[in-house]
Formats: sequence, structure tokens, C-alpha cells
Amino acid sequence: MPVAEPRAAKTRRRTRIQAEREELILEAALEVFSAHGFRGATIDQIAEQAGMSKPNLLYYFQNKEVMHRMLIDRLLETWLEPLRRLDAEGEPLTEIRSYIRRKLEMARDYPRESRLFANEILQGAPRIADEMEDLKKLVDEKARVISRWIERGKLARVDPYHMIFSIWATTQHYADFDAQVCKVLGPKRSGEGRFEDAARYLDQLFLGGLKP
Amino acid sequence: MPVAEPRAAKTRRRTRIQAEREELILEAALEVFSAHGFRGATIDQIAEQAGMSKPNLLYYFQNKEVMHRMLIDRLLETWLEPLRRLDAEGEPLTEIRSYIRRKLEMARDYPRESRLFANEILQGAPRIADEMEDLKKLVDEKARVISRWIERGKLARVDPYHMIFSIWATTQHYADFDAQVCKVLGPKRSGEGRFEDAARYLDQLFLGGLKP
DNA sequence: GAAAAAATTGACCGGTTGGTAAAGATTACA
DNA sequence: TGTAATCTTTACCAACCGGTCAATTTTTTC
Repeated sequence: MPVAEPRAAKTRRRTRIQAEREELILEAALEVFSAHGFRGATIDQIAEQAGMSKPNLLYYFQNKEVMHRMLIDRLLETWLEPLRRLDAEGEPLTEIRSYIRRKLEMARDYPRESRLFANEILQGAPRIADEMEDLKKLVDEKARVISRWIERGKLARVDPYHMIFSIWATTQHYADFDAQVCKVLGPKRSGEGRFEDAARYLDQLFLGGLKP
Repeated sequence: MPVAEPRAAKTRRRTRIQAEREELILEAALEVFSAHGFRGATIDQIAEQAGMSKPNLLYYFQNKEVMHRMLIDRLLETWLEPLRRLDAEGEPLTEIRSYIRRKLEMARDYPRESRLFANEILQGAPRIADEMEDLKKLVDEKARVISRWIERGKLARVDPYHMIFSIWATTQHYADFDAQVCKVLGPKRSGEGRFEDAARYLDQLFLGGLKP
């Protein structure tokens, strides 16, 4: 009888080792995928990063795509959280300011996740059509919130969609283009302080540009 | 006697066919590299896109890296032109506005070039250390120009480096994250009009955020 | 129009890559 | 403690990929 894939088993519950190893593998996969893209990453690399053999890794994940898909799904969950928290009842400029802060913190704390996502979008988002659907719904909803703020004169008359794009672009830039940012800032300024400088600048830019 | 590589020939001048074919290949290579990244692109794919056999392609370019390098070098030349044109003697807000416009036009007209570059930076810019050096010099120079504008009270007191990053991020976003932008805007708004909407929004954001 | 040079092709090669088969080692549980 | 389930490894394979070779066809040149 062939060895049963653990995740194919129906009701059999996950063992301790399964949970540990899967976590270990996903961590390694994130490291490799975010650095080389889906196509550029090899299973061997991921296995080595995880400290196990390739067949052993494939015992936990049927193939490369399953790993990648699982990472993207996880990522989007936490990635969109800051936008979900944008509160229609809050003070508009404060809400936007908090949103920018949170996004920038995520770029600082989870750059690999940001790059994983960027890699995927850059190549036309071929593997994540479904997830993009949810993303669109969320953005549509929050765009309406922003429109209402504008109607009430709490915000400059800007296009809510492009406003959201500009927040994504400016904050994720510090994760996705980190190599360029550090190179241009030079060794002296490319310590962790760059995120505080960025936060200060983005505050100025957006508060100045968006106030009614 | 082995067939001589045309570009290895010292004084022999390029034939008509050489010029045509090399152009054809670089165009195909841009298409494929920008869509799949360096590692994800295969010579076979590029050859097919260019409508020739793989050995034929390799008759013009020694290997994959040479093609890639040539594309990157060309790209950076035109890519940095808008920043070079930022004129210290001009009216600061007008200069910055023109810079944003030009960058946005480039994102619209040369999205593949933008994605090629983004792919490279995203993976840590391993193949373009030299080019990054030139980039840094140019940015340093222009950052000084911006600082002088600020000293003269022509611009809000912002960090010039982060200001440049934010312009790069917001404009290139429309090329690099095009798949996401179009998905979120939906079919109705994702025609070419999105660039005009973006230009309008970015004008508001930056003029509002940067005026003294 | 013939010889030389340039361009093109099919066949091929060694290394890599995603993934499998099957047997052995370890762990959980009765 | 025995044994069944789980986990791990070695050996392997077929497809792919970057690149070469040698022979053929096309173009240029005299």
C-alpha cells in the first residue's frame, strides 16, 4: 500500500511533528520564494533552508505550488488587516494616518511577505485570481467610506482608489525596493531609522495633500 | 574553424541583418524577462517570441545574461532621463510636477521596462551593482537641488530622498502593479483613462503635500 | 556567378529540477 | 513491549534548460 499523504487523510488529525514541520517548511519557503520568485525558487533550496531532504519536504507538501498558494493565502489575511481596520466612524485624517503607519510597520516587519506578493502581482497575478476578487471587494467598500468622508468635507476631493494605491505604493516600496532604498540612502542612513524618516515624510505628504 | 561570434569580431562592422536581428531579440527578451523575471525566463521562450531557433539566437547573444544586462543598461539610460532633467533653475513645484508627469508617462508607455527593473530590484539587484552606483550619484545630486529649494522656502521641509522615493513608488506602481490596479478598478475604469486619473490625483497629493 | 562570409538549423550534451518509489527508521499507542 | 502508523532517506526518473557542434543554407562581395 502506498504511503498516505498526511494532508490527504480525511479525519486523521495532525500530529505534533506535522504541525512543527509544516511551519518550518513554510518559513523556509517564504524565505526562498520572496528572494527568487516562484519560478526562480527550487524545492531543493527550500528543503535545504528547512534543514531536511527534498522527498521529506514533499511528504508534507504535495508540490511547489501548494506551498506557494498556502503562503499567499496566509499573507493576504494579515496583509489586508490594516485596511479592514479603517474605521468609517473615526476621524478621517487620523484614520488615514494610522493606516499609513500600520502599512509602513508591516513593510518593516514583514518585508518577505511584501516581496512575495509583489513578485506575484508583477508577473500578472496568475496564481491568485480568487484572492484578488476578495481584495477588490474590500477596496470597493473602503473607497465608499472615503467618498463619504469627502462628501462631508473632511477630506480633499481626491479619487479614493488612487489614494489607496498611493498608500500601498509608498509604504510597500520600503519592503519591495529595499535594495534600492538602502543603496541610495548609503550606509549611514540605511539603518532601521529609515522607517522613522519615511513615516515622518509620509505624514507630511499625505496630511498636507489630503486635508480639505 | 569555428563560426565566429559576430560581436566578438574586432573591427568587422555590423551587418544589416545583425542590427535587425539583435533588435528583434532584445524586444522579445524584454517581453519575456519582464513577464517572468531572469530566472523564470527561458532562452527557448525568447527565441520563440523572436521567431527564431535557440541556436540562432545564441549566435547573436553569447548567453542569457548578456541579453539581460544589455536590456538593463538601455533601460536605465532612458529611465533616469526625467530625473536628470529636473532643473535647479526652474520653479520648484513646477519642476516636481513635470517630473511626476514624465515618470507617469513612462509607466504608461514603457511598463515592461519598469517591470524588468522592478524584478531585478525585488531580488536584491544582484546583477546591477555598478548601475546602482550611478543611480546613487544622480539622486545625491538632485537631493541637494531639492534641499536648496527648501532652504529658499520654495518647498515644504521634507526629506528629499524620501520625496524622490515616493515619486518613484507612486508612478511606477501603475506599471509594476498593473494587474492589481486593473483588477481593483474593475473593467469600467481600467482603460487608458486610469493614467489621467492618476496624474490628477498625484498632482493634488504632491502639490498639496509639498508646497511650503 | 563563384567564392567567401554570414546566418540558420537539427541533433545533441551535461547539469538541474520537480517529483516518485520503495525500503528503512522512528514515534505513538494498545 | 509489540506493532501499526508516521516519518525519513536513498536511489532514481523524465522533462527541462542553458549552451555547443557541425553541417547546411542564405547573403554578400568581387
